[in-house]
Amino acid sequence: MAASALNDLIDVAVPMPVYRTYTYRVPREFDGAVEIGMRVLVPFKRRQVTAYVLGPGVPPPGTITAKPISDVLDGSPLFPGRMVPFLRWAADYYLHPIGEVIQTALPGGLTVEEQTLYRLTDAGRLALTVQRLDAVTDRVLRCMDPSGRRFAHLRREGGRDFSRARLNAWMAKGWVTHHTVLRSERIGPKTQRFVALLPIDENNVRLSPQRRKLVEFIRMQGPQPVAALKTVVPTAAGLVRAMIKDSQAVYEERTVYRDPLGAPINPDRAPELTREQRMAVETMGRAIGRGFETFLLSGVTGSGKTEVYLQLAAEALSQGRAVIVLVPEIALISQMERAFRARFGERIALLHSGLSEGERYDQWRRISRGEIRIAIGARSAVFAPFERIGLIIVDEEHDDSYKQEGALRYNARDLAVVRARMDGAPAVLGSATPSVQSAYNARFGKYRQVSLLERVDRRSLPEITVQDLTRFREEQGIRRFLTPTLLAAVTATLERGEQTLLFLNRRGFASALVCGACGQPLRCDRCDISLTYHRQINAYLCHHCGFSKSGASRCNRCGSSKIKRLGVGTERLEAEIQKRYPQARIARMDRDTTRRRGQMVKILKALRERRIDILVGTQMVAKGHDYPHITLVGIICADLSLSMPDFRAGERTFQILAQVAGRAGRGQTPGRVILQTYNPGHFSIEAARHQDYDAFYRQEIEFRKALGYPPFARMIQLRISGRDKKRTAAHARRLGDQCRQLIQADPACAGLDILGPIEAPLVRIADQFRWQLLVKGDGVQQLHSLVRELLFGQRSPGRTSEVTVAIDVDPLFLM
DNA sequence: AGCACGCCGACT
DNA sequence: GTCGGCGTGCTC
Repeated sequence: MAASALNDLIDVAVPMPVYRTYTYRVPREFDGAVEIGMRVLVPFKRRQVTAYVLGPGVPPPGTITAKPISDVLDGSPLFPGRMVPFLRWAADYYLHPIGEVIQTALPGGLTVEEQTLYRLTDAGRLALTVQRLDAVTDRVLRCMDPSGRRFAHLRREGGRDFSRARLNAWMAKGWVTHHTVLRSERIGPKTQRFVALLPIDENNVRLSPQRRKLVEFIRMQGPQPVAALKTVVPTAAGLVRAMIKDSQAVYEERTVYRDPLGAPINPDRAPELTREQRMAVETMGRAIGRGFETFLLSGVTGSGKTEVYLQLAAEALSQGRAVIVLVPEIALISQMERAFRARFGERIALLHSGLSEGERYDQWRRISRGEIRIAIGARSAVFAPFERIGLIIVDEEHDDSYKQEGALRYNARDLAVVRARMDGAPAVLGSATPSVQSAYNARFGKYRQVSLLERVDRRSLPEITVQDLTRFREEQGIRRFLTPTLLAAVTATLERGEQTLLFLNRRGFASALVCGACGQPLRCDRCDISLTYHRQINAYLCHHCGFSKSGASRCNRCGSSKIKRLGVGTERLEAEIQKRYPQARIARMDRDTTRRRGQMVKILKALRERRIDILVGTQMVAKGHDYPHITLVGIICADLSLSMPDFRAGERTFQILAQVAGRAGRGQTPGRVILQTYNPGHFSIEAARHQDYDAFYRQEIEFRKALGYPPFARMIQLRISGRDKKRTAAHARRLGDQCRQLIQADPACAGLDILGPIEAPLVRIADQFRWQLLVKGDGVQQLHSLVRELLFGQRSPGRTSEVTVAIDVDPLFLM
């Protein structure tokens, strides 16, 4: 029996919108088989569902008796018991059901659930052909599949007029039957057939030279998959079959790990550090193994942060502890992965959404079984199931993509700090342009600041020229954005055989679409925002809900087919630049050109190999990639993110401009940046122009203080959305009233500020009307009290079928 | 979520 | 009178 096995009563969480945990009994037959971190199958309100074991249970109160679990779904824990407090903390902090937090943390596809499936009977099929049925009945019956359909699926098909009662009526008539199935997990360990040898009596059997070669190879290396044998003897497949027939070999099923790592990388050794790097490694390295501390590592682009990470990781590993490295996005993960593999070999797990479900499961398993001690990944890697963490690194900590915007809205950077605290390990947050929040924490001693001010190769930062776009307002079309200064610089760069990066934070061809006859802008049918014309697919697209209509569409109001396509996106910029420089090799990097797996890496590779002269791209190009040969960066319009109705617009603008400007001149030649803007005097743009983080921070922090925004206040946003305009508004107002009453009545909520409810800046997205309510306060305690009371209190407005309320703790986007 | 219970309006 | 709409409550 395993030492940590649980018997008798256990405490479990179910992946459902329930906020508490439940107690179950482990029957005799499972004695010794249940441990914390495993999944079990349990009866839960007359269904069988997956549950996660969190620890020993206590007898339920009153007359309730603990039900026995039905099955144990894992042979070893998916996460260590030491992680349970962390998972509970995340659930409490983000006001999210604990079971769903765990489901979000685990690799997908592991949920076993019993479900009821409905399918058509012969009588139903007959009714469908001979009877005249109403539209809803007809539609829903027709969508039923012989294998069965879930109720939710039928509802989606039937719309609002469909109901469970109607389904019951059909079942009474004998048109539809139902059956329950246990839908099992989609993924699990992968097995592969290995060829193993049987004892061969060498005296009696003469092996052919080819067979002998295989036998010797397997004797040396152990059992092998057929594919591996083919590298020794090309005809191995046939030989193996014959050897099996002759009882010389057998197949063996073995569990193997799917390998997301590509070809091996040449190992490197730690290089000589600069004085600054050495000091940084010493300061932070000393903290490893000595308890929790958070460091803000602010280092300009090219200052060698990655090397610092590598040496800190080596220190943690040498103490027998694990390392988590968070990186904001997949293309950057592969850069980080290369650096880590060159230093530490294959002892690395990768966790990100680019992996297949099976690969993710295997990576996860290698960590949970203690076979690996380094994990590199996107935000979900903060949940990597390590037992003893020695160091957590968050690279590009300012990046918004650490914020997950799904059902569970968590910030991986913030969770990384919490997890480090719980494991008594240091957290290192790295960035060239730290978030205002982190910089504030560093200034007030909550984080320790470590700076890298010099570039590794001592080159100076690029020279930045500002172009005032207001002077070109009268120009026609694209000439308003391609100023003579910029064009001259592009020409000169091309002539020198160097590379140019043109940054425009807007994809598509034309972003302002207006009817030439009546002046009506072209808007999405389902959202309240304007469409963008995409020339490549000749369609108008909505960037918020994915709605599209043909490029031949007419004006919604007057029916005219004369739609004027104004405004510039990256697609048009690319076309215009190509027109002007027909010889130049131009590529574009935005969501449209990198949607397919591997496309982005392909572009980056072509750039590195100098097969591209000019790269046009959205903010994607600003994110920390190495561009060794780019000497000119053109920022087409610096103001796009400035006009957002959001308190972080200035911060985001500064970050993206400073980051993209930092892309210039990383190689041997110094860089030049041309920054075009309608607001040359705006402090975010001024600060970015001088690459002066402190100047930016000083102004921004004053603004935050004056308006009471973070880091001077904590916020929780409630997002209210629904299909019905009036009901959504009414529900939002009711919530607002409720909040105000609570603040008056409940001392636990005193001192909070309620903003709104107001209509969201994007009033309607995908046919959902959107409202928002912002709760502000000094401490997170009162905020939590208020929202808990709102959710669980007896005066709560409760749930309605029409309107949904999403909770966003520490919102980053107020749109 | 998903399912049962229970309470009001419009139909045989 | 009841059928069936939906708000409400609960899941060890």
